[in-house]
Amino acid sequence: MSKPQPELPDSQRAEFGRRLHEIRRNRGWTLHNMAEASGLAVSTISKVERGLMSLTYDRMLQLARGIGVDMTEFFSSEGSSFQPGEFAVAPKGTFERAETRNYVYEMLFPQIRNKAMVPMMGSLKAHDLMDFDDFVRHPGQEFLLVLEGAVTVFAEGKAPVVLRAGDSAYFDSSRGHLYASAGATDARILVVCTEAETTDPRDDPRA
Amino acid sequence: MSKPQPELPDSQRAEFGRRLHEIRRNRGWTLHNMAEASGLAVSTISKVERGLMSLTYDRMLQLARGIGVDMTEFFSSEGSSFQPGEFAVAPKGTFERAETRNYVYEMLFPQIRNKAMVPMMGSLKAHDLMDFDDFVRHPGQEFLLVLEGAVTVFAEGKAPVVLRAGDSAYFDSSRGHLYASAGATDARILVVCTEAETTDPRDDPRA
DNA sequence: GGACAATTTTTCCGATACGAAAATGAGATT
DNA sequence: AATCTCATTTTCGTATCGGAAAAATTGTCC
Repeated sequence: MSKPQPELPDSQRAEFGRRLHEIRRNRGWTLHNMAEASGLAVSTISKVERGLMSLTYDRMLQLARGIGVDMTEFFSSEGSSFQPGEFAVAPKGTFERAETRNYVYEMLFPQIRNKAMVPMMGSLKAHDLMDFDDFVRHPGQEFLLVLEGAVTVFAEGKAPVVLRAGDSAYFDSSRGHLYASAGATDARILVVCTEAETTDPRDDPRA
Repeated sequence: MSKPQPELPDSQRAEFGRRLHEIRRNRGWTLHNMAEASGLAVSTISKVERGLMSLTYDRMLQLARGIGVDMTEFFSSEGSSFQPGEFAVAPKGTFERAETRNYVYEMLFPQIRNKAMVPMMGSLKAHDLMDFDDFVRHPGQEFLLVLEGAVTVFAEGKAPVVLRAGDSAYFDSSRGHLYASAGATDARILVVCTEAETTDPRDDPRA
């Protein structure tokens, strides 16, 4: 509150206020109704709606809970390339190749930035030697489906587990993990990661 | 700032701080690094991490942008049953059956509540008549992979598209959509939805 | 141990958030 | 016209935010 907050364009704060005003208008509520529901002062809500004031986190939570709105609605991704109504199709073989030390994998839908999920496919060569010194970690959650062959899943602190076609795994991807073919033939996998950061989907979330 | 903010349990503010601290720790950053990246003062970040201070909306946006984190990461479902370090395996055939008007599908990992992703498999009977009066919609994003057979994907406002084994689609699931087998044989699909709300994973996200 | 650098926390102060109350504006009624 | 009600905005006092600098703590090296 000392350094002038116009460090940030007022357009952000004003946008927040517009959303709030829209929510209220859609409901046909008065400022008083909002105040009652949220426990915030009438004047506070008025000022926020007009972008004259910026709420603290505490008060934002209080407001969101009070009026029954999910907090994330106030922070919808800006600059996100995933568009409302987005619909994309990737025929088999449509991917962008990406390589890490351990894998070569096929990013699906690389043109869609900032997706909530990052799907990719990969082949695990039979007999490949994995670099076990270096478990892979990244924030978020990961779903693995074995499409073909057999895969050994190494998860830090866990005994290795072998999955075959149709088997799947779901885990916290910040836990060190590594995949390897477990059979005499190459294995084929699908991996879907939650995108923990607003990174370029072509960046390796699995380095 | 006049009415004491402890109107709201400090646990919320403290939780926000913990997440911020965790992000920093995972990166191996100092407070100074965070400060440089975000333009906030070192002391501010320290206080926020320890729950001693609550940021305003403006500053939260500034922080999130500066450190390259999507704001919604700070509001991920609380009371989530997905545990840090979680690791679960589902052998083929391990699922919970769920039925809607149009589909019978197999929820994977139903025991894990509040996952960021909801993976499920399904079979689409050949020659089944779909109820086209009623597109399916639910908030969030959806990834579809055709495992076997051919599938017609109907997306509201779009021409139907036929996908075959290995083809995939990624789209905004709030857009009306519907799947149907497109071949003489049954089709097999994998669908992964983002879980837009803290709902029971056994609840139908696709009714 | 001491010296030093790096990191974090504390202090202090100006600016802003926030609420209660007053003022204003608009519409309805007499 | 005046009066009343309701909704919104403005005012003003207090608490807290937020930053710069100082102090404290931690880590490393000799």
